[in-house]
Amino acid sequence: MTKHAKLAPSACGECPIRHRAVCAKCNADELAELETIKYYRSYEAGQTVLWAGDHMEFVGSVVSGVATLTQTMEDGRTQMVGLLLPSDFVGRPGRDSAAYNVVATSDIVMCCFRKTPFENMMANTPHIAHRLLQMTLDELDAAREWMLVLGRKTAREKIASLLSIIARRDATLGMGVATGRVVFDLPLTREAMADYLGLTLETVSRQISALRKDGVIVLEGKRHVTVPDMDRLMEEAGDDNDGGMLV
Amino acid sequence: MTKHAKLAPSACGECPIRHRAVCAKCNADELAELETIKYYRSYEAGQTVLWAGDHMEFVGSVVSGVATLTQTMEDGRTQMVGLLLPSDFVGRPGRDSAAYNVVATSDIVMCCFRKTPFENMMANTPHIAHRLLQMTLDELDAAREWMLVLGRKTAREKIASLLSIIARRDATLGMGVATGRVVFDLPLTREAMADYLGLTLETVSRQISALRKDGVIVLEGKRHVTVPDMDRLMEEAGDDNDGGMLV
DNA sequence: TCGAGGCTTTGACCCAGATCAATTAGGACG
DNA sequence: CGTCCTAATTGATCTGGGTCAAAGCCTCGA
Repeated sequence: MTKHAKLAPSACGECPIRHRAVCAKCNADELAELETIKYYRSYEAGQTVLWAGDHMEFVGSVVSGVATLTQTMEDGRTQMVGLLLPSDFVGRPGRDSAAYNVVATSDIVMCCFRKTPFENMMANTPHIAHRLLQMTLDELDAAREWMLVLGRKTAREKIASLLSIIARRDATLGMGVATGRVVFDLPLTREAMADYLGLTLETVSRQISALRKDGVIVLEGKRHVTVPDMDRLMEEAGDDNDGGMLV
Repeated sequence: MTKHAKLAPSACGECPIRHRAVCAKCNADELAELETIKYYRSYEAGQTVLWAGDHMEFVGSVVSGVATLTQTMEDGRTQMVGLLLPSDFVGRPGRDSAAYNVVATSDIVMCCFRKTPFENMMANTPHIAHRLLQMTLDELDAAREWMLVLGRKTAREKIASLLSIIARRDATLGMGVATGRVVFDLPLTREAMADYLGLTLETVSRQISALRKDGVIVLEGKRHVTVPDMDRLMEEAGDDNDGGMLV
């Protein structure tokens, strides 16, 4: 290990995802109870956090870094089915083996809760159950949005869609709305982008080059992206210009 | 209207989806409370139940028949993002406009709950919230399964996947496990199947013909399907032979 | 019995994206 | 400062599924 993973927050009070994760609605007492069943784990970029089928002894939240949820066929074809960003929840209460592979894409820190105590707590703590329902409904919406991308968009539109999703998310984190000029780093390799979009990595590369040539994006290095005009990007994504934001 | 929609059940006690819908875990008191805010509506095949963006004054369950959830781009490309079968839930508590089009594929009966009272009830009735969480998690799993189909499977595998999902569901309703010979009716037109699978209707038609020619399925008319060997079908779908069943 | 209109099937041809194959660009490390 | 190694780009070619077009098949209504 050449780099040190970011330090885990010492207590929930200082946690960067305090107000977005499963625990967002918990009061001080509930938080104190959560503290007794939680622990932090770090994974390096590239490490597999969970294999599909593995027994899970915890559920938890991504605190920092990026992880992916992927599904694989016997012949090796793989499809990403979720992109896990800080505050996203991993694991399904009530199920004891992982349904998908979870892989750290960057160095990540996870806040883990021992599974059984967490399940018990969920039964008695509506704040947790309710927040989890909200988050799951949001993920379901995201998954459905993604089904349109996978099923009906062209390669160029797919890339533009992915870029605009990442750009929008980054902007949301910074509490701004994504308009005009937006700058961000891609949290994924070309191959991971291909797995997300149901494309090959060559096609991803070609389409990114094409978008660059057409001035829709500006690249510095392979990961650092500038979007001069967010509206233009969304147009390329084939979304109506309200950004498809729900709620 | 030439056919009469199936009669709605008179009371929850006789409801065919009593033990599978959002209300599955409710006790007699809770059911009584639900009865005060519920009403039935029927729609004919082809009718649109909700337009994306419409204000929703209810949430509810499909009691009988089949409906679809679809998303459409400005140029008309459409992708189905959900197939609603009896006991499935429609609507998102906390959101007041529909995110997707809901269209009746056959004549359907819906059990509707007035939205605001239902939301209030959810806040006080863990049985409902918990069941809804379970159902949403199941739908999320189904959506992710579907992302693999859309992103990585060939046209032939897509058709086989859809057929095996329908066959499996039909078998589950009849409380059996889908093995060996299975017989069912397709609840979808070729076009709807295409929208589900991210294909054109011509490709759907061609692949169905091919599967028929190869003896994977037997057709009587356009809708009635016999699968002589379920394992063979699952092989064609590219699933490992455990059927990908989770939990 | 006949026709109209909606599905569905089938054929011919084409193209977006896959596949195969080099080549290049960046680090990390001796 | 070269040299490995991995990620990314780019080119050449192939093909699965789309597109366009024409029948075929049912059902319903007159």
